[in-house]
Amino acid sequence: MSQQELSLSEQEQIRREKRSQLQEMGINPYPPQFNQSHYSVEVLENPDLVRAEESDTSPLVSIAGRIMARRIMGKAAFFHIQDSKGVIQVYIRRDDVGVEIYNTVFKKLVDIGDIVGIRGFVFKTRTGEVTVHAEHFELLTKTLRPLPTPKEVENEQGEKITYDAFSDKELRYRQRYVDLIVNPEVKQTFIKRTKLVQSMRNFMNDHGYLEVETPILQPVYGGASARPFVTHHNTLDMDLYLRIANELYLKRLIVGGFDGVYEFSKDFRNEGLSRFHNPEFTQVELYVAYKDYEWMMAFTEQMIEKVALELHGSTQVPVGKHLIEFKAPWPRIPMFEAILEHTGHDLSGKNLSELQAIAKELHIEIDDSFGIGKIIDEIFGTFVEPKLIQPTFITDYPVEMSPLTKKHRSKEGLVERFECICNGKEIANAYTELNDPVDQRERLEAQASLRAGGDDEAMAVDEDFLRALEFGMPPTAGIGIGIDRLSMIMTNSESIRDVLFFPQMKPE
RNA sequence: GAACCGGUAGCUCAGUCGGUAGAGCAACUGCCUUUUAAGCCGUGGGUCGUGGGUUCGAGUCCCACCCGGUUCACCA
Repeated sequence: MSQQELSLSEQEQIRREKRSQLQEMGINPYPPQFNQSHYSVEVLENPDLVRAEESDTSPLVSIAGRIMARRIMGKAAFFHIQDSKGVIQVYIRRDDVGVEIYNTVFKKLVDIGDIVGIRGFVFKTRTGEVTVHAEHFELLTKTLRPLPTPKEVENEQGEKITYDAFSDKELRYRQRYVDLIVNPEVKQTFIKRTKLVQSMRNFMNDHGYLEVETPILQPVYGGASARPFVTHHNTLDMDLYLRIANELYLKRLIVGGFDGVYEFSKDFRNEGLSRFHNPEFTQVELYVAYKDYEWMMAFTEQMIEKVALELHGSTQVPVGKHLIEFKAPWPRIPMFEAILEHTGHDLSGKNLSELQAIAKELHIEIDDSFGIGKIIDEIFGTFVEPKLIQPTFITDYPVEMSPLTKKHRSKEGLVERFECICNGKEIANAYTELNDPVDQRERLEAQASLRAGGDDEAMAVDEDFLRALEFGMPPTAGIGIGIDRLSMIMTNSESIRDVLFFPQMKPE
């Protein structure tokens, strides 16, 4: 016996024996294919298929799916099978399918969780449930592990009550395949996520922007403040970084003459995990030539309004205790005004020591390494961000926080940047892009000296990126939108793990 | 990294004051030809997260560790 067989549960051993018995009977427990004529919902929604009397002639239907529940009553039985679209009941009788198929195969050797194919006619039971009366029954896949078996029932108020739900979050994340089988709302969440991406892609394509792909393995990482993952290329014998952002490559493409480019990209940041953070996450970055951040705000609110409409049929989306209204336009509030409103302190024009004093007064913990930008960010993150539930553009950030952003056209010390805050969290970050190569070099070199001073999240100097800017990048607006976080909002999910099929877990 | 909560049968969970390990569903036997958390009779199934300690005796008390969840810190 192998190690695995020794550790099998009783139920797993029994299922393996059933598999062998089927093979001994000459029945392949894993046949190669089955011809479906209908999905479950197509049968349920088509009254023309239903036979009022058995003598009627309506077309036979062939359906396939996984057995989710079974009620055997001697020589006849009901069971439910679940396919990719839903669940439907099947009625099977010994006298219709034969003694061997019914008594031996169906009753003894088939279990809940097995995948089967059915052919039969459609009728309504006494209680009115549309059901397929099987004339042919075929095992399509023998299952070797017992499926968790939640039961759902409607009470007198029509509310659904679930018994024995598969609810262990760790198991649900680790065995997402099981979660998807037994918790139907999980599938809906991921379908919504895909629709969200499709909706954004269509919106950008309709504007004529080009979807592109740029390197994930990068010799110099940049475009964000974050610690990277490091890997190694053997033949070149060089370390490479998994990208933390794709900004610098997309801007090279604007230099190259594309007017609008976007990429849905997995980015990787070697930082902590939380219900808002996974080491790999998805954002879409978009860069559009000859536009500025004002234009990008209008574009963003229109795009996300459309996403909400396509996902919910409404611009209003329920999230937790709130109803979030995505109808454009959204409020635009300069960062210092927002801080003034929520703390009573006007930070504009304040120097480092004045900011340290205000931080102390507000009980914000800071240390000597914090620069002007970081202190302001802390105050904003503590007192303003959590209060912004409805989508809001916060504009005009301090230059210290934004090494890739063009200086504000009229406000000293600020840059033309906005973040979109929704449900108390940043979901997008955008700039009028810095395209002055001299200014850009100075700012990256300032970052590099922070880095030399021990700030391992500060950016490196990317000489090739600077060379590209020296060839001239037109005025450009750019944005990054967090797909996972937007998905959380649009699916009313509390954790990023609920919108990732396979969230990062510790090893089993 | 810290705090709190949790880990008992395949699933969901009980387990009192420390005294032979429990239920429902699932599985197995049998009955049952329109059931629907189907029903009825019976049966099997446990490294009580892991390791140590206290005790005549530990699922229960103590210590350490592992795993998870939540909150906090860092971050998007």
